[in-house]
Amino acid sequence: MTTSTSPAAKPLRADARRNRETVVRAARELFAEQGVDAPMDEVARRAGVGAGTLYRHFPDRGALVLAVVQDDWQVVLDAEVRALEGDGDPVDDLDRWLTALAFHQASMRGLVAAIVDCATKGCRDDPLVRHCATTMEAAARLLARAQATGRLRADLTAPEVLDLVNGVVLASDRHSDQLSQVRRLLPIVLAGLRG
Amino acid sequence: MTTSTSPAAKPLRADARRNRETVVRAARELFAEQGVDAPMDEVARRAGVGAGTLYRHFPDRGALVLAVVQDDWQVVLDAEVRALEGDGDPVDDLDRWLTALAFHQASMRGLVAAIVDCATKGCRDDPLVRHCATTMEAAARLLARAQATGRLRADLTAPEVLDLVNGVVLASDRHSDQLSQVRRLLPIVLAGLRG
DNA sequence: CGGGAAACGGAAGGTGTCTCCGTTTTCACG
DNA sequence: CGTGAAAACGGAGACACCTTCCGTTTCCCG
Repeated sequence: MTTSTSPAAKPLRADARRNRETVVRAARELFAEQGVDAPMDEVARRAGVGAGTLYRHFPDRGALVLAVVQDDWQVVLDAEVRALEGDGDPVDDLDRWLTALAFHQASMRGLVAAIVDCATKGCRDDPLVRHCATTMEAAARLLARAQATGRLRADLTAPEVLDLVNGVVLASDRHSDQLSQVRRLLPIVLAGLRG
Repeated sequence: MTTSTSPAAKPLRADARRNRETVVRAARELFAEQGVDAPMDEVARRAGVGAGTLYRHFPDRGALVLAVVQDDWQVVLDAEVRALEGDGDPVDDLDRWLTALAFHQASMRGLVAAIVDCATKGCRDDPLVRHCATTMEAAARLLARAQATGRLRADLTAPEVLDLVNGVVLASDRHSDQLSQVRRLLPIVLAGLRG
């Protein structure tokens, strides 16, 4: 369904489930307004729960951020599968997918930064780190397919390409309209990938 | 109002000048070790002064960061003048200068991020903001000169180009070896500038 | 129901930023 | 030399945010 983090999802008590959802809703709202750096206390306050409750459900900011963006992120990941199955031009597919990823990452101020620094701290079994790994694998597949056409630099690696996309989003983060800045900068980087 | 860049720098008292220098030295050392996000208190402690003294000399982290990197930054700015006066290939000159700028920005972890967010908050007469403006003008001149050759996308603006460079450095910031990551990613972006 | 487990909330402890103000140091001038 | 006003000092403390801990409340199964 919506949020199935682990294969064996233990059944939460009714009040717990309700609170969890309330918190995610409040966080989504607040993050959209103020960016994902908004105070955790404020999330709790807005959700009408105590700080303890917040932290029991989401041990750190990364976990909360993931819960908030997971569904949208998954949509991007699914798009990769469709691209692989389709018969579109591999280079165009890569461009389109990276663009979709960048737009997703630019949907909330501070999102990429939060993801990156949670990913650098987090251990390998952290859900967010796993999502990053999955994204990396998707990128690697699309990249390999695009490189096979010979129209892309052959020496590029998936981490490099994703770093470049991250960079564009990071650099756009402070602009009042992140999205249009990404729309402007990303094509330049994508052109660079062709060497 | 004590800025080394102001035209009429009023003479500091002997102890004040001594402390200021001690603080900058301590900050340079600490920032090199831990990145520019190192606690201000720790800078003060290491310099052997009170927090009050630190903040009197440098009202915010941005001011301190500027004091620490100013000289190196100036070297980059001076390089632009030499490039303009020389008869090198304009596109190569631009590449080289942007590379020098990026390397400078990657010299300390967190430097670009600190500069960017101080620049977004700071008022127009903030010394750091002025340095950014000067850098922008330098970039604009080199860019215009390079565009005149017709070998660069004609629609690029200086803010966009600098944002792209910033992005590369930002994306490299978390890597253990920022410099080699910049060395790897930047040429890709520079290639993109030629469209 | 009733009791044990699950979940709750908010107070308290930790860290970092920045300010305020009583005290100390400098230095220009008599 | 003094000496006193202005400049500079330092560190305590107010504030903001993060996170943990634990006494209390709520759920739900038998």
